[in-house]
Amino acid sequence: MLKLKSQVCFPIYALSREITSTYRPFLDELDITYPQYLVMMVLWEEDPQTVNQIGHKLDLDSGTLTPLLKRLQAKELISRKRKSCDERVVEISLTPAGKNLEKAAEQVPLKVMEAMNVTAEELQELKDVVTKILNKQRTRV
Amino acid sequence: MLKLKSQVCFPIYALSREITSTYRPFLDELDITYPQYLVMMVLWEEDPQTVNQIGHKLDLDSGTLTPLLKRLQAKELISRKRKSCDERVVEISLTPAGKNLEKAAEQVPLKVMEAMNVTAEELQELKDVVTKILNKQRTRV
DNA sequence: TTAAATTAAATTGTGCACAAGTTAATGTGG
DNA sequence: CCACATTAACTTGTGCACAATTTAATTTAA
Repeated sequence: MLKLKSQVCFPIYALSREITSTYRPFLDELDITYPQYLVMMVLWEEDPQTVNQIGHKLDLDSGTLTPLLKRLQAKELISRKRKSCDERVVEISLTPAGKNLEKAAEQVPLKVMEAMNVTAEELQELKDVVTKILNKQRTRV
Repeated sequence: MLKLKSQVCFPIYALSREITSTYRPFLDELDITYPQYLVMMVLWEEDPQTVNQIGHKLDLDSGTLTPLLKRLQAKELISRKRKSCDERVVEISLTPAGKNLEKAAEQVPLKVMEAMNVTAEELQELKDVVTKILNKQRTRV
């Protein structure tokens, strides 16, 4: 049981890092990191959103998001503004540059899939198994 | 393509963090982190090993390992010593406390599997798909 | 109405990851 | 033999993750 080869969790951990490093060269061209890319993707789907909403979708807390969002703000891809109706809430909006970045990012998923050298079928199979297990976690909590 | 739901990589990233947080309470009892646990597992299989050997098995470089190993040394679970035949190489050995920790860690995999609420079959399925894709990466590089 | 509880975000501190560069020891070709 | 390349580990700097605490705003309940 305590052998690395018999572990399931280590391959997941290794694959997760492998994926991030496959994304890196393509995201370097956009001057963002993988977690920043995830946040931008969430905002490209719906804009604006609160820190809480983004955190809920990505399973990240404000301890991770606050500094990350400040870095995206420093790159002028997003703006941060407290809501007047509830001063506790910070609303994140895309800047024009942030909206424009979506076009440049359009080719990233395809490039990554090519670089990972996997077929769409393998990816789908992987996703199905992973989400099945992830959903079990969510329903349990 | 740029929607979070259509992404394969995000579920992997999310599952990897989910796994680490499932391990956390059990590893807290041993006073080690998940990456530290991986290093200990590698050493329980073969002792001693060089920093390079450990790094090769876990896909981690010395920039990550050196400080991690120093923390394990501070906990007195391992010792670090330069080889006399080649002073560039640092050899990592388990201390008696490091060897003893294996017994305490024996139940961790089972406890984690229970806590994750998954069957052995699901885990095997997950592992098969993940390692298939991971191996493609390795052979490509 | 106001004291207590709750909530949202920020802050602080620790520990990975990893790129890039450094240091020191060992190998190698001329 | 010795300059040069290579190698192993270390160091430095940036950016996550995440636990724990703090701050400030809002909600609630007595």
